[in-house]
Amino acid sequence: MTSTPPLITTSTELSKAQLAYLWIKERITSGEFTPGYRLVLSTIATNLDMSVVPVREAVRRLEAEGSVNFERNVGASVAMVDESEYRVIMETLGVLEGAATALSFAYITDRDLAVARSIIREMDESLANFDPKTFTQKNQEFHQILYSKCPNHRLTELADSEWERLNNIRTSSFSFVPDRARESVAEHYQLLDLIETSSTGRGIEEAVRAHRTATLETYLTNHWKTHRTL
Amino acid sequence: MTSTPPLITTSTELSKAQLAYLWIKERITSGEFTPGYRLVLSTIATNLDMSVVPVREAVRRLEAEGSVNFERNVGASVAMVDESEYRVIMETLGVLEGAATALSFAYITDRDLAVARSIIREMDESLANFDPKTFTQKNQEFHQILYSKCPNHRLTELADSEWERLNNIRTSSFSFVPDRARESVAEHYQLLDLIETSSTGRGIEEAVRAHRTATLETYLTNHWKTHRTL
DNA sequence: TTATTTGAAATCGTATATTATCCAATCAAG
DNA sequence: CTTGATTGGATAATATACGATTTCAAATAA
Repeated sequence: MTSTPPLITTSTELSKAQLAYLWIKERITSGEFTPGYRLVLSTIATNLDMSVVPVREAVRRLEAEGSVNFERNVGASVAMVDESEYRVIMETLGVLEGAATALSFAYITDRDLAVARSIIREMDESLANFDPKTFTQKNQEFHQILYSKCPNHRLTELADSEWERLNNIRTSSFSFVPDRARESVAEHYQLLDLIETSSTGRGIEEAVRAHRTATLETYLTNHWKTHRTL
Repeated sequence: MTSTPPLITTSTELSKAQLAYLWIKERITSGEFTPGYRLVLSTIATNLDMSVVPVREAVRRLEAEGSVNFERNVGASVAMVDESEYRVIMETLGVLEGAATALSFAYITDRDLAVARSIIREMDESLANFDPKTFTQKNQEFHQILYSKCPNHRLTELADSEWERLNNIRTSSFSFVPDRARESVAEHYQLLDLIETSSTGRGIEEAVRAHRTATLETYLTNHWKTHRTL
């Protein structure tokens, strides 16, 4: 009588290619597949109990996103990310995020700001507990909320993808700097104040970019001259 | 004896997947495959005298770039681009191009500037001959030269990809506005002067972005209020 | 030491089978 | 007679297995 829902459990809901994509991606971000790791299609296919074609497609997709390098007739390997890449990503993120946040400005509601404030508080907590993982997570959430209302969807997409690249690096070679973290929280408060009080978006773009540049500078000084606190 | 060079002309130098990629892409940009056109894998495979697997890979790559949409178990179709997309792309391009050009500033040589000037002259010519096609081409070249020296390769990659998106739209629904073209050439000269005289990159970013915003504005006014010359 | 050869391993491409989606014709109900 | 649901067939994407081609490295010989 009632329209039969597919009781035969039509199956996976996810194509094998998507499955392989997620499987590989998870292993890259978790650090199990370190940069330079050779992704052999047949091996992965065997592990996932499928043929190589879906795996191949997954790998090509990851290549398009930049997480793996691919060489013709040779194969794929997890992309190398040295610290010069960190610089590149942070700089790019500053540009995109700054523009997106400024454009988002006109559409940000009081509710958004309230959420942002609660996130800062969570960051403060995780800082007190010395929990870099959630601190970093919340940091990303904070910024994404501020630019999420940007009417230019392309800008937000690009900013999101830069955040993702950043996450891939972080797991392997990110050193947490408590002093900078405290400073960062303070800048977040300032940024919210700026958004609440200002009438034009121009200053916001600069503030966001400066915020990003500052953490980049801290990272660089801490890596070249070992442990020189700002 | 001598190591046999592949006289049998081992083949294409290009993989079939790459071939299919270029083949489809060319047809999209040339306008033969209009937005919404259904890309049937088997048909394309037959036309190119190959199996569907390479075609599939090509289509997925085009999907990653945004020129085609893909629906699970249904197929691919050329991406729709309305004029709101034009706005999005131009705005994004302004942001990326502005930042990249400003960062490029310190590395631009006299030779680069000379080339840029010669390109402007070519634009002037094509404008006199009313040749919108080469005018647009040269315009792209001009801007790409100015930001090509940017040390942040990610920014230049993103800017390039936005230019490509723009080209996909142009062929289908771009109206050439001579008045704006003349103005654009003038702004190019001003931009070169700015680069030659200024010592910091800050003003350059704004100038490039303003230049892009101006052409966007012209387009919008010409499309909403039909034919109101600025 | 250097150049050539040989073989294993992995990708690239084809042919074929399976599965999902779409569309139109048929049938039942109002 | 019209409208809505159902079913069957056609079309196209998804996946598998197998053969062809390329690459890289180790072993051999000059």
